Amino acid sequence: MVSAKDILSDSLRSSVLIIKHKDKLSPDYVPENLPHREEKIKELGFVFRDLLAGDAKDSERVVIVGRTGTGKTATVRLFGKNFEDIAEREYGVKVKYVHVNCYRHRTLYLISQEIANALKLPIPSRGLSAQEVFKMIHEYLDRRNIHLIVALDEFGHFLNTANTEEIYFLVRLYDEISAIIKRISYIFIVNESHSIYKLDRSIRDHIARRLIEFPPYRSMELYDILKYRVDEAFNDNAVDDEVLQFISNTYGYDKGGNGNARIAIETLSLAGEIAEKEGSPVVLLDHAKKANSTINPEIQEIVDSLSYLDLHQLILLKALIRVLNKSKADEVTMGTLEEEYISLAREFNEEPRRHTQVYEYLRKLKVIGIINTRQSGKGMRGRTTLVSLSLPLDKRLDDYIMQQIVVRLKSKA
DNA sequence: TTGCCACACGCCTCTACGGA
DNA sequence: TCCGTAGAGGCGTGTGGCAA
Repeated sequence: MVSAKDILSDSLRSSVLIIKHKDKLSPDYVPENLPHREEKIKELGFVFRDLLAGDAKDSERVVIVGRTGTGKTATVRLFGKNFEDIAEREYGVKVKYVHVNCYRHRTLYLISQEIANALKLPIPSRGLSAQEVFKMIHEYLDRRNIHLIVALDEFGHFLNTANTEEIYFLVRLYDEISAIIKRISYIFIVNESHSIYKLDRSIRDHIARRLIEFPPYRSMELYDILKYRVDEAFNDNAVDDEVLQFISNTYGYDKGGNGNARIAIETLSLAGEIAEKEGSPVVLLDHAKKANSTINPEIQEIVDSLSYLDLHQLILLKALIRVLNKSKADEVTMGTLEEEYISLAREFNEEPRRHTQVYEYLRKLKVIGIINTRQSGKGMRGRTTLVSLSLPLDKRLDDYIMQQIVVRLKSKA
């Protein structure tokens, strides 16, 4: 009888590796070149060119608008890195670029801390207000004659959670801080321009002076992006051209897709993994089709956002799925969900959060788009909130939430 | 009148640092 | 070593809206 160890050993020995740099297919990877976003990088350079003059006294602001997967983050990161480098090397001007994700740092205080951390500026994590931290950052930049470009990614999340005073302070910093040289410039990254235009006019006019739109990718553009990533990440001739045609036609905006490059790259990566698992030296059309049927873009977006949730938000979401499954209904009342959440939290040996906090979690999950809520009306005693999932429940989504809960519990332990 | 819950508000605890 | 500081997060409670 063949042992399990022998089976594993054989499979490792016979396995074919066609992806040589898996990290280059990761959503966080920023390549040296971004096909079809060269013009956007030029536009950004045009906005910030005055900083290179050396005696620049004004700060700049620009809004980047585009759907998920249109290359906003990668483009801005690449621009920031190159701009820093060119400013120092070719113009002798010190420019520092800092990227802040407002999904993770959604308060003015956390944003100020993140900028200070990126500058390696020692700031006590407690005891100072965000406004004081910003003043310290400015003094630090003044002392070292540095211009700072802050990219505020997922800026819509900050706008949704911060109060008007905080937004006003961040955006109109130089109304609050007196400075001869305005050293802090902003790149605001949002998914839709609506989040900017619904703001108070005094804030909106200050932000939206310049706007750069990132349209969804067309099929031909996705093809070039995939081709570039194949050259970087795969062995030579390891991906059939039909695969690139198929994926780019599936997701290309002009072919009825969502124009999302991130999901196109993920499909390519998964197709590569399937080919490796099947022992094929080349990624074929059949592998791409299998990968495509596994990846549902809507669920993928939700899965991306799950990684930002904290443990109790995940438990609450799991409780919602469980109670929806039990009741076979489309929505549940706040009270029923809260009971299920308390019971599930205790199963995980976690002290359940109280009502106010649970209500706050629901509000956040709704903002993210994972759940829907509506007020009960006639036909129901009292007033309550009815909660439902914003997507049809998928087994993989349920499994993924469970995985995330286990990871958080392990990291706590 | 009662049951149910949203929401506001104030208080408490935690945290990490600086200073005595 | 202890205490003060101040923001963030969590919690309890009171009030009020709504429907049965």
